[in-house]
Amino acid sequence: MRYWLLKSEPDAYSIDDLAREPTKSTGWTGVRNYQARNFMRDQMAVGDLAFFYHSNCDEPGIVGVVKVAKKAYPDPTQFDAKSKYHDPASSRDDPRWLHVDVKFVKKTPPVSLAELKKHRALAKMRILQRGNRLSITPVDPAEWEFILGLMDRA
DNA sequence: GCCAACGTTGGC
DNA sequence: GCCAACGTTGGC
Repeated sequence: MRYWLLKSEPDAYSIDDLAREPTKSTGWTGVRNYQARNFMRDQMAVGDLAFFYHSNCDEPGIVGVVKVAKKAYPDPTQFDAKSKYHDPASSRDDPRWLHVDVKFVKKTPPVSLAELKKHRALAKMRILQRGNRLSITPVDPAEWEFILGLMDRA
């Protein structure tokens, strides 16, 4: 099993939105980046765990943990003409965009981006690299454990 | 709101 | 296949 970090803008979809339906499997819709799609398609397995990260907000950082609940399948929003994720170039025969389902695990003490930057053990995280915009990134097991440790201390 | 970094598009 | 132009992301 692998570990991941999933970004979401809390204005669009926050950890609280997910926590509101703790038993439900929620489609991680709207990913329109090939690298991120490929992570979901090729590497994400049911049971994988991911940090839920709030981006583009007052206090960017990790705010929870989620679990992959269903392996990659076509993202329905690409076929929905009313969706802002609509992709007219994609067809049902050959869907361009796939996504996994996730399930709420827990909210965690927030670990801010500023906090993550303080630790040498995390220096290689994709999220901390300059100019990084990928909304889905792998997290090393050692990094995962380290961040859980930060939460325990909080 | 600014702007650097990045991905995508499309003309050639 | 190159690369300039454009749109988006996301921290600040």
